[in-house]
Amino acid sequence: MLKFDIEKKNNLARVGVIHTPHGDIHTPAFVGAATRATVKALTMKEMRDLGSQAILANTYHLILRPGVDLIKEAGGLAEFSSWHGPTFTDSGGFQIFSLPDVKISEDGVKFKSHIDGSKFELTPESSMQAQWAIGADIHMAFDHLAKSESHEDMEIAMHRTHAWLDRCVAEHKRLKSDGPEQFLYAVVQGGTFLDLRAASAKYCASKEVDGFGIGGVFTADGMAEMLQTVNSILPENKPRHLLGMGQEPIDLFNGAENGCDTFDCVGPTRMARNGSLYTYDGRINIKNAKYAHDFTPLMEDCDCECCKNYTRAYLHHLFRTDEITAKVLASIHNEHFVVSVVDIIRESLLDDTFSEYKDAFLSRYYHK
RNA sequence: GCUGGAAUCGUCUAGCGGCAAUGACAAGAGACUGUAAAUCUCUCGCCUUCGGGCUUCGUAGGUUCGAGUCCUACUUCCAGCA
Repeated sequence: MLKFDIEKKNNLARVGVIHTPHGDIHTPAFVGAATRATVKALTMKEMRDLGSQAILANTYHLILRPGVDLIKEAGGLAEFSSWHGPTFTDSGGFQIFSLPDVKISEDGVKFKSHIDGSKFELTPESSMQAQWAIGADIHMAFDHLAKSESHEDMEIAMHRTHAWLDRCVAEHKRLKSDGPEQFLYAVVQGGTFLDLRAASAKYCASKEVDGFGIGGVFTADGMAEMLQTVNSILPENKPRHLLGMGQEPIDLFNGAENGCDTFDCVGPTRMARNGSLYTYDGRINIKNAKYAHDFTPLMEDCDCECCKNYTRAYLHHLFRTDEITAKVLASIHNEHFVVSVVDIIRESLLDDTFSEYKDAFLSRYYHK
């Protein structure tokens, strides 16, 4: 069983430590999205230096390239990527939702590689097998996102996710070996419907799993209420991961406040590559002409490598000239920004200043 | 000096009698939430009540219902010959 110590609680919010075979994660924590076993534009050293505690890779992408057996041969994801810290894998379930030309059945999903058109199949069992081969510390159950926002489709997706969860749990047990222990999170579905979310949380809570992913969340609207419903039902002593949310700082505050322990999101690094950079006053587009002569740091009081050494004018220049370093420095900053926001959330929960921190941060960031 | 060739939106470029005029780049802005994303979208002569109106293709004339496209002269540039 995955060891999770809760140090402090405040209603649904909690501060804790997830103990994985590759190290501890002090929660709440922002987990870097390393889809293809790399955080785009960043080295693992840069990730460590900016304060990241864990990374999350994607089973779908790693099946296509380089193949999960190769990662196993390399000694597992942490060794292969030289991350050497706690790792998560997403199941590939999200790709069912996001990719075209997938054939979904009760058994699983058939799809063609977007790289060379070759045929693949992913089932709850094969996803578990792939994740065991990849060797991340924490695996996500193979889930199914709804094809639309309707209650009917959400309910269908939820029931399929539950049926697949049972198969994931069985396969996960079967795959347990003498090697380093690996852990399974169930994934809660149900969209924006609180009745479905409650049903899904109850179902997932009843299973022998190590923690929970909360999936199918795409906007901040209604998220806090949904999380209150879900996290009031999920057992307190197991960690909860909010899947894919964290591009907007408000998501991190609402997530932590309502009982989520870890987050991952591609937004910060994608924004970075596209020149949209976080500041305390909201995101700015560094490519805009007004920054050409701005010789101040991107963000005052930021101790990331980018802000400590470079000016907005320089970053503007790097983006205008399409230099690789533009993406590197921007990614360092944006990733550091979200990691440190969650780190400070953690500290503020410990010293009971969360509400003040949240209000001050969000009012400045969103200019309210 | 002679003989060819060429001048189109910031730059390069398409255009061969019906055209506010092609494409690329540059420029201006926007989007992005479990990454087919170092990607995508919009604007890019002037004005607009978004119907349209006005002025444009080196300069000045001409032919034509109609000219960036054909003709003449001039200007500038390129190539070859002197």
